[in-house]
Amino acid sequence: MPHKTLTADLIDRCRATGLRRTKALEQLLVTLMETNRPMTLNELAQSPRLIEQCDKATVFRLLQRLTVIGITRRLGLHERAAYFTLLLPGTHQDYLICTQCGTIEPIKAPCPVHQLEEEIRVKTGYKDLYHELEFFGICPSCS
Amino acid sequence: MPHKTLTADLIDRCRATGLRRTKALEQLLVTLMETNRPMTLNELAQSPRLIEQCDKATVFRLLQRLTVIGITRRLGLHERAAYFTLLLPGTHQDYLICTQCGTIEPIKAPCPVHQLEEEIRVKTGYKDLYHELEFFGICPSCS
DNA sequence: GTAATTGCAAATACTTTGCCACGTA
DNA sequence: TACGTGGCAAAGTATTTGCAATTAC
Repeated sequence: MPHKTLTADLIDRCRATGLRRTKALEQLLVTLMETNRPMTLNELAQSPRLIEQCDKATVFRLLQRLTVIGITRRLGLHERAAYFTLLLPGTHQDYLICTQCGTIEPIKAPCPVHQLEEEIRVKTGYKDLYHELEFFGICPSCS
Repeated sequence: MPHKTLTADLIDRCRATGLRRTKALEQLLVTLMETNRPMTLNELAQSPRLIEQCDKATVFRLLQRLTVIGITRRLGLHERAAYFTLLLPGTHQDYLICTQCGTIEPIKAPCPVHQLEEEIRVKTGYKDLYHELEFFGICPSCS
């Protein structure tokens, strides 16, 4: 799906849950989509599209709302700061993270965890199950 | 391995890297071993064996040292606070976490990720590779 | 017009450090 | 004795909230 259509679609989904179409919301969604990797609140608030647009507290509250309605997801990724990423339907992403320089790269290989997830769903009765898988190590340039 | 032997072994490993055998170190290791799940700095500092024993800053610095020498590992697990867990040789643990009440339970099934980890090691040249796999969902009592 | 959204500043939560006293080897 | 370790208090970093002003619908 082209970016423009995707943005419109995301905004529609937001509107459908009662969110208002504000400049800050639009720019936040576009930024997340363009960047295409997990970003911290700070990174987002400092990014070109948002730094002049709105306060960090606004970005925080938007991410909070977007996460509640399932448009974004909050990830741990080991840093002190939380990371946020767009949650596009039908996609799933695992990450490889350098413990020295903090670089985060998406893993291309298919995720081998879905079957186990299904087993856990059945055996434990947990609802709304999802998983996070991250690999940590020292990247070639750091070692 | 029985707890007592294991403790002695852990302390030996600490001593071998230059750490001194202090009451706080012993109690911290025993607490981590007894509890057998990831714990936050706060939980540890408030726990029976440590609350009268030493300051939170001490627990923090011990965990820091233990993590550097590979006796413990720092996990993200999505909370604002970091979690620490003992890193026992030859073991690996994945977790199932309730997004409502925060309960953390170890997963019994074998981890299906080791082969992918090997592929990543070979393809990317990352060193000291390890992974974290967590499942999140709403536990039966919360739903 | 009404309710959601925002900015700013202040409050919280958790972590991290400085400094000097203390304990282990 | 020497150097790692400990307590206490202060600083640092990231998050979260209160409230009045503003904006979307």
